[in-house]
Amino acid sequence: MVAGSIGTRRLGRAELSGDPVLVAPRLLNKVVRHGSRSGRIIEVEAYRGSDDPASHAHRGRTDRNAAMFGPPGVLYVYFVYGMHWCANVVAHEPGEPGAVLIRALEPMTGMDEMAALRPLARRRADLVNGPAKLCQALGIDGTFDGMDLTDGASPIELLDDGVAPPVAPLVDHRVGISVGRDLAWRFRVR
DNA sequence: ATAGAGATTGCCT
DNA sequence: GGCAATCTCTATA
Repeated sequence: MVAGSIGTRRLGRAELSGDPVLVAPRLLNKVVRHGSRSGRIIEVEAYRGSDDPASHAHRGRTDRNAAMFGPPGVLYVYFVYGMHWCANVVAHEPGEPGAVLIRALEPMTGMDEMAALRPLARRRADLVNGPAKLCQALGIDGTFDGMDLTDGASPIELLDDGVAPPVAPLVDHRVGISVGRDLAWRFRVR
């Protein structure tokens, strides 16, 4: 919980356990915070396991995707295109891997620090309006892979500050993939 | 062993 | 709208 703010709490493991397609829309309007920098989640995508051809976990466990097979509520941070980090919240049912990719935030606090880490961003929204952009802005890299977001000692937090998820989020197909595009597993705040 | 694609971004025309 | 940057994994030999 953020010092001094009433009604703000970390999400618990139980509410992150379950089908990632169901957990994903519930993460909308939750808050990610690292140090003084924080933002509200406004776009996510669900990735499952053996039945999801676009998932990193589709062909089983590797060193890279191991976090997707671990307990719900930990971070799965992966390196992509040889340059960028992307962050997921691990969420799945017992026995099947899964995660929710955080695709975009709305900046809340620490914008000056974010801007320092993202010198190419021209507008405020550009700080955190992409999965690799928000990792850059929040300072999330491979050292965060496997961190437990439900543990009060971890430096990064996933918070409920009392703003409910949208009753009717925008739902459409996932982006940036070539297989599994028929699945409507992308969720956005309107 | 080697090649090709990938849950992206920013710069180029 | 096209394309390079360049790590990880998978498929093929």
